[in-house]
Amino acid sequence: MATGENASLWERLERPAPAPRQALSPQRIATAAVAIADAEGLEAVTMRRLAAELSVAPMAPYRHVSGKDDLLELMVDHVYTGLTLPEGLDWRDNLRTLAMRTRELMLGHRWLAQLPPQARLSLTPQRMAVAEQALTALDGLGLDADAMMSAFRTVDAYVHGCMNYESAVSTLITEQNLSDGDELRDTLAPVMMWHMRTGRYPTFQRYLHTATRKDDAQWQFDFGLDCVLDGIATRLGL
Amino acid sequence: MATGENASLWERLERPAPAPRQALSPQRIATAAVAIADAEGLEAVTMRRLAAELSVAPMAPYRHVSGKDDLLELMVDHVYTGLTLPEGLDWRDNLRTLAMRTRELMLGHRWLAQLPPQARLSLTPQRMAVAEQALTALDGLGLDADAMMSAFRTVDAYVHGCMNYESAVSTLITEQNLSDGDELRDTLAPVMMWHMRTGRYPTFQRYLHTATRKDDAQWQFDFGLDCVLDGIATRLGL
DNA sequence: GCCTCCATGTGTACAACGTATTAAGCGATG
DNA sequence: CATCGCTTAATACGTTGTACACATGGAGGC
Repeated sequence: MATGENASLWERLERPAPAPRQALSPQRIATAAVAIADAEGLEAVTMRRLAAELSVAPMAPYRHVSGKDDLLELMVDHVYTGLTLPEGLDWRDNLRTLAMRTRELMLGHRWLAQLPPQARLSLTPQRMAVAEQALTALDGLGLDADAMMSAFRTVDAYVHGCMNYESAVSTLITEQNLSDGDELRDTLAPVMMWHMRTGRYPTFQRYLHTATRKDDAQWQFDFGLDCVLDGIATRLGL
Repeated sequence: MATGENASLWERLERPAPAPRQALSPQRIATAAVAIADAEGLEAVTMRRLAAELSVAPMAPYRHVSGKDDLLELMVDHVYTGLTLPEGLDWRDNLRTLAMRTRELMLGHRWLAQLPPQARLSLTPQRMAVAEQALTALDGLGLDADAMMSAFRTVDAYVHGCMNYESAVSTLITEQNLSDGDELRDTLAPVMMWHMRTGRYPTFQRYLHTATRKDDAQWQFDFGLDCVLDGIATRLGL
């Protein structure tokens, strides 16, 4: 196959650009698509809409991107650039800041936590780089390869699960033209009230009345993250 | 509004069925939709396809379900029925079995871990029941409401994150007509090889060569779950 | 027993989606 | 200056969610 035509997206992108004359480029496409998704959500990212945003015919982007799946991968890689770790931290602070920066990334791009299966698994260079950094942070502590990867994947799973929820909340808020979490609560109140009136969820009802940090997503994230890190330290004897 | 028309989906469903003559019912709709999603994935669940499966006109289900969002909620509630906890376990075994049964549920219905935002947040009766059970398991240990909910949400986030990944793998396998994880690895090998050949990910490469449990999803899930539970125990002084 | 009404299912229709296909434009090469 | 090949444009098809108007047939009042 040599440098053939069946190369992966990333392989193709790294080859020198065949000509600097083009108006369209993967970079421009990614930037535009990300802008749409950030402003109006993933479902607003349409091949036609994207083309319109780039002032170009609907089919034009297909020269650079083989389809919508490719586009999503490009978007993911695009926003993951710049997710790096500071030097000189121990493994725990490394995983911790990685998790927190991932959260910030996903708060800025809530569609990141709502990707379809193929994009969730996409092996983009920047995502590989993140995994590499995490593994490096866990290297040299006497752990075997499986333990290192498991620790990383545990943190990653927690962050994804948390942010999937958080981003769903945020999506719902903007989709229903609400201003904040309080208004969302008001919107959901009737259903919730009805559930409570069935009397089937007494403990939950007590929670609703006595809890004080129901809306503090940051606090909940930090709490869970500390739990995960504590557990990893215990399990791996760190 | 009395027993008015603006009632929520669940409120409407709990009112006595107005007539036993109908061919269509929320139950039948949910069962059919779940069957389609289980067999061919969420994207195969189409209002038209659903109607065809029920031998009914395309618009018929809309009498019982206000749209696709409602349909998804119905599906979620349908598969969550029967997710209950055994009696007489301590908090840790309770959360543990809850997590493991949720995993089994999501392995049987992989679309559950790929729901769009609205469905992810849907307050269905069965999901409320699960939350109620989890909170009950944490009740009476001297924890305040926020701590109880945080513990539950931490486990829930981990399970969702993990299963989101696992279900994406499984979806990819069936979508590409592969037989198992090994074939998926073969399919992904070229891209992975290319990434490795860039030499940018030395630690990751070492992992690829020395790890022995790369494909043992069950082991990875259990490991992470134990970490989470350990951490919760430590943090909450249990 | 008959008529009426309303919940239920049918049929048709539309805008928007992803993308296959085919034609047109333009830069660099000979 | 003619030609070739990569890039963009135009058109078109099948599928999606769902709005809307209509048909129908069993339950309740007379």
